Amino acid sequence: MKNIKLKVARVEHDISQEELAKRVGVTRQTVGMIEAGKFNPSLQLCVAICKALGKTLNDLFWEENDNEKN
Amino acid sequence: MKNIKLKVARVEHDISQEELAKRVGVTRQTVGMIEAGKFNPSLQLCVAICKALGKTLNDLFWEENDNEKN
DNA sequence: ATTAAATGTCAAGTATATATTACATAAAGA
DNA sequence: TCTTTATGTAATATATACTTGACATTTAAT
Repeated sequence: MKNIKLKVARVEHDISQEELAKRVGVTRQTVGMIEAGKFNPSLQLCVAICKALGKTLNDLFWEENDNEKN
Repeated sequence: MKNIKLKVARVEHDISQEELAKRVGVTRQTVGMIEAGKFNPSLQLCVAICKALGKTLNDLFWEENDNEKN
């Protein structure tokens, strides 16, 4: 499932996937895949992304309604 | 870094590491290592643990670690 | 004192997150 | 047009999360 909240937070900061990737120490492909919902990042990476974007885990990675299927 | 909040939440539910592990679909070793802070779980596993314990990601896995003065 | 449940840990294996490299497309600007 | 920037995707490689199985120690109850 795509992570729209992450993409919105990144666009609010007006940075590219590549720039975010550099700031958190991964490749742009990794950031792209996370936004695309194509895999399951580690907690540390989620936390690094949150801090880079001034958000919390709940802001970007917590789904109140859990009907997750993929 | 040990995850005390996770351990406390589990103990509040009065379940063992093994029981929590069973409920979230991993082994007790994995739960033990996460509580001991010896590795970096996946987001999906963190979410599963939170739901099993009635907590959120911020409750169990977010550190408000900006050094605050008072 | 003895038993059983809970936990710590270790070695070796498997699954998968993430890297690397590369190619492709679309949008924006000059 | 031509160039640059941003993004999607794929194949292969590597690092590490997680499993399996075992053994030891602690903790709680009898």
